[in-house]
Amino acid sequence: MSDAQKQPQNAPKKQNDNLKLPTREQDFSKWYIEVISRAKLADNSDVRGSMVIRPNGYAIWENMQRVLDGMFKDTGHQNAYFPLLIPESYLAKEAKHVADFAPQVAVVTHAGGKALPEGERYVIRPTSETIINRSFTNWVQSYRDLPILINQWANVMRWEMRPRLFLRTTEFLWQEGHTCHASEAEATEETLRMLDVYERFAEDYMAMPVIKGQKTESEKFPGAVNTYSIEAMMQDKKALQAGTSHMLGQNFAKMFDTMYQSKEGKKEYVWQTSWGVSTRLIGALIMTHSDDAGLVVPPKLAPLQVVIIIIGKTPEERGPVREKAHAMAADLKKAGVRVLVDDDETKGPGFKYAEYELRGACLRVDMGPKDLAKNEVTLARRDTRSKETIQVESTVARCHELLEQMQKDLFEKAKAFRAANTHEVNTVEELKAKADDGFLLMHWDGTPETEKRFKEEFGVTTRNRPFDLKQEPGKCVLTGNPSTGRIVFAKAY
RNA sequence: CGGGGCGUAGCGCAGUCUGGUAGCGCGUCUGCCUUGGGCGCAGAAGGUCGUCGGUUCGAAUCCGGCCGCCCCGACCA
Repeated sequence: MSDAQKQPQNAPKKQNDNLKLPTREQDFSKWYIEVISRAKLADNSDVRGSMVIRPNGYAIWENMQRVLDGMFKDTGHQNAYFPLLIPESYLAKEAKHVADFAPQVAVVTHAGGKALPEGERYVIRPTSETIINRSFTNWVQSYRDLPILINQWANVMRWEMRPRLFLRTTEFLWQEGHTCHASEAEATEETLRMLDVYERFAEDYMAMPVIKGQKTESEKFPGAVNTYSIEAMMQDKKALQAGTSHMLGQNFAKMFDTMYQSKEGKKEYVWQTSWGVSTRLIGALIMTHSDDAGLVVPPKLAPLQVVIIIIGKTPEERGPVREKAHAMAADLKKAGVRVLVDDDETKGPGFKYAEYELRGACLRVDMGPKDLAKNEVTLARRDTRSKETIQVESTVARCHELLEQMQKDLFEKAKAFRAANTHEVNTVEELKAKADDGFLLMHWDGTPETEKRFKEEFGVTTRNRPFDLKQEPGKCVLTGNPSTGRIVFAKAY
């Protein structure tokens, strides 16, 4: 008799496949979409490429914002806000650079009930270098006005052909830092300082290991002298650019005459930087840690760190449990833990277990009459899905410990995954075999032509040239021409 | 924008080939029951079959246009 036939009569309640997520193995991108939908993070809207960020998703963004904003303030930056609409002529000013943006830009052609004349139209910001420089030009007179260190939290719009929730939407939320400095050295220092901030945020808060490095000529921001990025590996082994920091040189200063008078009384163009991360990070977070049961979020950014589930057969049984649960929640809250008591009477505990796993609550406390009789509760961990029984009094301390441990473990796990899927590749055969297999460290002759061949023939693109990879000369995998050092290639989002 | 797939109840799908009263599972609502891994029973509500047009006595079904979603490319944070 086969296993399928000998279902015992008291078989545990049948699993309903309707309720399960597709697995990452089966279909990674369907899994991703489903996690977002089932965890109630975001919806597609009727405007193609635009999303509705739901409270559960927005709460993650708020946590990210809070942490990043603190880091920006700690490095001397101030927030400001610049307009959504940018005179089209501003973009024309930098046609040479921002021509690259043109296909992605939405233009306002009508306003006030009539068509706007050519030359008086607006674009919806795809990024704000131009309009911010317009202000900087007014703000900067003297070297005494420098540096200017500004950040803005805003929405931007880039028309996308293939939108994907959080990763690539036509409208998205981000922060863009914009700074002016008196020297090239200072601007470079700032560019790298903010890249470090992003690295620290990604690793210490998102528990997502990243590679810091420099973008190639063809991958850099239009208008920048140099672009640096942090690159992360998702669970499908594809690379995701998680943040960028640009050294803009004097390119925008020259377009907008952003000048200062030096100590020597000479007029000089300012040196500038810009840097940003976006709601894309939410997508990165999902694809780095989540599993087939749903969302997994590192405790430092999790909207819900502990959920308390009340169990009991009758209202008489549940009453005292509920009371205890709320007291415990108050203690946890006092200790700085984001906690929720689920005392919804209309849903059973099994349902709630599955629900909070889907939603990514880091820890779950199960509390029933049997536990309380023994002065215990059950504590379940989301990432490892392990359970333990603890004394009621030790709950706060144990939750703190586990949250801290989970934060560390998630990072280590992601790091190990990346290490297992990073390869030095030296031949075309290896490249063929490993093209889908994560980060490939390869020699490349440095020409855009060869870079293009890597992309067209193998689907891999340059991610960045890592700072912490020793650069030793070698031979380009494709052409055999000399290379100055290895660079990260991968299939990328 | 090119290639492929799909659009039927809130969600997942069958029905389309071969035209003839709109179906299933989950969810929702009501009542009872239940609560330590998505409980059970009974009843109910809910759909202009993406949209516009054509063929036909009759279209979810056949034909055409358009829109949207997913996958693969080109583009991108």
